[in-house]
Amino acid sequence: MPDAPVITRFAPSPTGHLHIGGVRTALFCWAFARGHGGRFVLRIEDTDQKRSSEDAARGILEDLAWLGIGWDDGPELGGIGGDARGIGPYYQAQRLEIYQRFLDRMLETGLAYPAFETGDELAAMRAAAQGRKETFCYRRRADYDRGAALAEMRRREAAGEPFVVRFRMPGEPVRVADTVLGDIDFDEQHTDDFVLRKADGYPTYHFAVVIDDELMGVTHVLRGQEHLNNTPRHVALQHALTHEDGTPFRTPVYAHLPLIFNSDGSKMSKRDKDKAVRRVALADDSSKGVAADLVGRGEFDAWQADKTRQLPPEKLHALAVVFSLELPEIDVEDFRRSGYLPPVLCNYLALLGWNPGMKNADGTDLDRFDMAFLCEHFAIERIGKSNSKFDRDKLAAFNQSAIAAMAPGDFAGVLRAWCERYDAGLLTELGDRFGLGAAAIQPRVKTLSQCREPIAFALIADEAVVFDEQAVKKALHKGEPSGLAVLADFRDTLAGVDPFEPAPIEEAVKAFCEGRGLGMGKIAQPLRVAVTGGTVSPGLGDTLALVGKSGVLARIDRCLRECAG
RNA sequence: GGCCCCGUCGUCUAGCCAGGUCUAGGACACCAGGUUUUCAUCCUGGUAACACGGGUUCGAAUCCCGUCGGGGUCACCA
Repeated sequence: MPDAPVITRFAPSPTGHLHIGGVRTALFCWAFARGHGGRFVLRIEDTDQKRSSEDAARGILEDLAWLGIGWDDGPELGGIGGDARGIGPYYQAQRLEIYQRFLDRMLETGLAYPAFETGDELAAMRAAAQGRKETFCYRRRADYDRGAALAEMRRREAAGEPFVVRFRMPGEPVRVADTVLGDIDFDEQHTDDFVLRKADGYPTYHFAVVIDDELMGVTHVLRGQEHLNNTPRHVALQHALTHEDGTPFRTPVYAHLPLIFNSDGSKMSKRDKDKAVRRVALADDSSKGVAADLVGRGEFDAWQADKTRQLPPEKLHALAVVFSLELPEIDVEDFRRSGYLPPVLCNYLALLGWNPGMKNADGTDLDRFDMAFLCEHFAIERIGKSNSKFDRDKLAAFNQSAIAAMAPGDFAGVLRAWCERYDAGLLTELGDRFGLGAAAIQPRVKTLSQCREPIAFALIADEAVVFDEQAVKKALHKGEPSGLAVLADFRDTLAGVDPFEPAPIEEAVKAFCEGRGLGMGKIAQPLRVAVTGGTVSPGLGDTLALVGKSGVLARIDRCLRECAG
C-alpha cells in the first residue's frame, strides 16, 4: 500500500494551555501529512470530566492556528478544520455512544467484563503487591463468574451504582513495531486488564484513542515517548477489535518521539512558572507579605503549603512584574508573549529530535528553514532516539536573525500586532513615531518583548534624561576640543536640519565632521550623551529623529547647562 | 523496585543502519581579534565530545556483550 493516503492526528487533552512539547508533536504530525498529500486530524481528548475545559480546548486551537499548524479535520476555527470526511465529532465527550457500541459487543463476546472494586480496594491491592515487592497488575480472578458479573452490572446500571468495564488482556506477548525505536517486545505479564470505561461512563484514554484512530483512518501515530509503554495496550486492543461487519482494526505505524527537557534536565512542566515565582516570593517575610496581598490571603496560604498547587496565569504574571522576574516560557502563549515568531519557534522545535541532514552551499549544516521546507523534507526515518534539552539561547539567536532578516515594513507590522496584544501603551507613547521606533528596534532585539529597551530614551520626558556620570566624563569632558565644546558648536547646525529625519541628520553630522576635520566619534558620542544620557543608542539619525528636533535641542541645551564644568 | 527507551563538544546535532575518506563536521553559547559614530550586526580565528570496559576485525564513533549513567512508565490522567 505505497500510495495509501497518510492520515495523522494530534490529540491533546484540554486541561491547560498547549505545551511546547505538544507543539513539536503537532508540528511533526502536520508536516508529515502535508508532505505526503495526506490529512491532519485534530481531536480533543476531553474524557477527563474533572480536568477538561472548553476554554482550554479553544486556547489550544488558537495556539495551533497562530503557529501556522492548520488541521484538515477537526473543530472549526476561523475557516480551519471542519468535518469534510464526516468522521466527527472531534470532541471525545461527544462520541460516547460510539464507544458504548463497541463496548457492548466486547461485553457480549467476553472481550470485556465489568469489575466492581472500589478505589480503596484497588489501593489496598496495590499496597499488598508492593509489600511482596511485586508490581501490581490487575487480573481477572480464575474463579470469575461471568454470568454473575454481568447480572451485577445490570443491577448496578438500573440502580445507578458505579462500576467499571475492563479489557480482558489476551495472555500473549505484544510486539510493537516502532519506526523510530525499532521492534520492542512486551511481556504479557506486565500488561493488566486495564479499564475501558470509567465509572462515570466515559471511556479511558486507551479505549477512546484506539476506537477514534481507527474510525478516523489514522495511518501514522507520532507521539511522545511517554506513551511507549501504553502502546502494547493499544495494539492488543487493535488485535481484539473488529468493526460491526467483522473487518478487523488495523495497527497504525507508530513513531515515538524523544522527550524535551529543561536545560537543567528537569522535565518541562507547567509548574515551572510557579516554581520560579516561589523562589523569590517565599524568600523572606517581606516578599511573602507582598505576594499574599497580591494573590489574596487564602489562596496564597494554600499555594505556599502545597508545592503542586498552581496560581492562575494572570496572578503569576502580576507577581513576576512585582518581583521583576522573568517567567520561564512553557506554553505557546508564553512564547507568544515573549515575542518569538511562529515560524522560528517551529523551526527550532523541529530541530529537537529531528534534522534535515542537508548542507548549505558553504558546507555548513542546513538548520534554518521555513514551514514549506519542513513539510517537504520531514521524514520519520530521521527522527532521533535520545531526549533533548530546550536551549532558550539558541531559540533566541534564531529569532534574532529572523527578525533582522525581515523587510522593515513586515517587521513593523509584526511588532504592531504584538504591541496591540501585549503592550498597547507603547503604541500610544510612540504615536506617529512608530515606524522610526521599529526601525531602531529591529536590529537590536532577540524577542519582541525587548522592544522598549533600545528606544527607552525616546519614551521619557526631556527633563527625565539622566546624564550618566561616567559617560559625561568620557564623552563630554575629555579630549581637545572637549565633547561639550563640539556639542555647543554643532547645536545650531542641527537646529537648521529640515526635515528632521534620519538621513538628513546623518548628512548634517557627516558634513560637520568633514568641515571641522573631526572623526565621527567626536560628535556622535557627545550627542548621544546629551540626548539619551548614555553612550549607547541606535544609529545617530534614528536616535535623534526619534526624540524629535525640539526634544533634541532641549536635551542638548540642558546638557550644556548641567554638565559644564 | 519491575518493565521499557536512550547515551558524539556545555547544549542541539551530522556521521552509525551498508566499519577505513573522522587528525569526528555544523549550529547555539563561550573566548580572542577585526569592521562600524556607540550598541546591535557582520567577518576571522579559538576552546570543546565518540560514557566506561571487554570482544569481533587488518581496521570500530560506527557491529556484539557487559558496566555505569540518564530518562520514561507502572491510575477509573491523558
